[in-house]
Amino acid sequence: MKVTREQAAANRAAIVKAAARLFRERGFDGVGVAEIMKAAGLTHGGFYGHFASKDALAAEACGVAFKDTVDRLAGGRGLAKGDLAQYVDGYLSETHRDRRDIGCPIAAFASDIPRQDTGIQAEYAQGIDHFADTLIGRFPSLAGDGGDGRASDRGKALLMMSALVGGLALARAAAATDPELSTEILSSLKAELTRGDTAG
Amino acid sequence: MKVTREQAAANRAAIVKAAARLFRERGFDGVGVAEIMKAAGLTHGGFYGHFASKDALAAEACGVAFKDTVDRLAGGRGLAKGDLAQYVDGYLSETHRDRRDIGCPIAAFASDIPRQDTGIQAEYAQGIDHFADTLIGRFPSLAGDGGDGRASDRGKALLMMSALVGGLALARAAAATDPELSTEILSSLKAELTRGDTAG
DNA sequence: TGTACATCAGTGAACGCGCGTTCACTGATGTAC
DNA sequence: TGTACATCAGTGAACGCGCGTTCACTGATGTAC
Repeated sequence: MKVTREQAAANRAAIVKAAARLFRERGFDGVGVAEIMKAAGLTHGGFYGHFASKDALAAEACGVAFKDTVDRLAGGRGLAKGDLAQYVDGYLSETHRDRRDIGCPIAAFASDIPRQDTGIQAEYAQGIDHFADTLIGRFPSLAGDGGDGRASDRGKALLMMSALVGGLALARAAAATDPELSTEILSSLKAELTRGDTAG
Repeated sequence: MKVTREQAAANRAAIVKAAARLFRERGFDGVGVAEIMKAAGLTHGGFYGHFASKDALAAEACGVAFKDTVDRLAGGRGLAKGDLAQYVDGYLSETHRDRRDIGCPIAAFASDIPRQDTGIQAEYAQGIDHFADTLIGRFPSLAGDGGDGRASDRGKALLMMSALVGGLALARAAAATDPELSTEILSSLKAELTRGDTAG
């Protein structure tokens, strides 16, 4: 039964939001259209009035998940400007490990992406590019050691991103069957990555 | 039609081998039992004579993929002993990026693992633990800078593993839609990770 | 060594299920007058 | 402002498909004598 234009727009946004959460928690193939619609308070039949396909929604949900994550990083949620160590501690926290549904989409989807639709891949690639640039802008301590200039900043940011994403993914993978290994990964990486960066 | 005991054992091994390849290429949920059996030269009906379930095969295939990878690392396929830089170059090569089917299972499965059967998770956790130890044993340059002792070795190995796995996964994710970003990730990481380690 | 038969690895049809997607329908919205 | 009607967001049943798994059957293996 028809609904206000604003309500329809709100419903659409609710679908994307629910998808961004559920896909991160259970993967693109682990959640069905019907479940997403139910989580948004709707029935599955109306889905194709809003999206061309499940893949189209997935691409959009991926973009929204990236936006949330990058905004939080750029916005600085209580981080002292330039405090990279504090960001690393949060990224590699047990809370972030245990809450995939609201966590970083880079780690949530990493190994899935090559097997997904091109639209999703494009959204993801743009997301990691933007994430790296945001890291550079936010944390001056990622600047090159010597006078290498911008290129080195970018290299350090890509290394930091890879280590964070890889470490979180591994900690998550080990969490259920080897919790000690999982916490060891988080602790060791925090120690290694914040060495000498405590002061920003 | 019944078959020699040796032939049956060979068939079983062929199934696991095909699964180790196909699962790495397309993910656990991206390949069906029938396709694996076909790749092993059999029909799907005989599958449950060899394995209790698809998940049981997946766990075993995961173990085999790890064994191949760790053996190659430990065996040292032409690597000068202690030449970490050479190993990093190979791990972050475009060849490794483009051949998921015969590549490192850590990168191939990383973000899938938390959503898989416990048997698979256990195999994976054991695999990364073993991989880290093998890295330490193989590359003396991973030893702690100062006199931190073993704990620091392990921390450095875990950081190296996370950066390699994360970097490869990101390069793979970007490969199709942003090939320049993909090669940038590989190149930058190689430069950052081999800085000062060229001599082992 | 040779024969008779129980075993069992492999075959291919079939089952049940969940999924992405389609569609006829409903009834509130929002527009034309 | 009020009425009449076309629009269209949302509903729920249905479709087709592929999947993991089961099962009756086949015929070569391998054992008992």
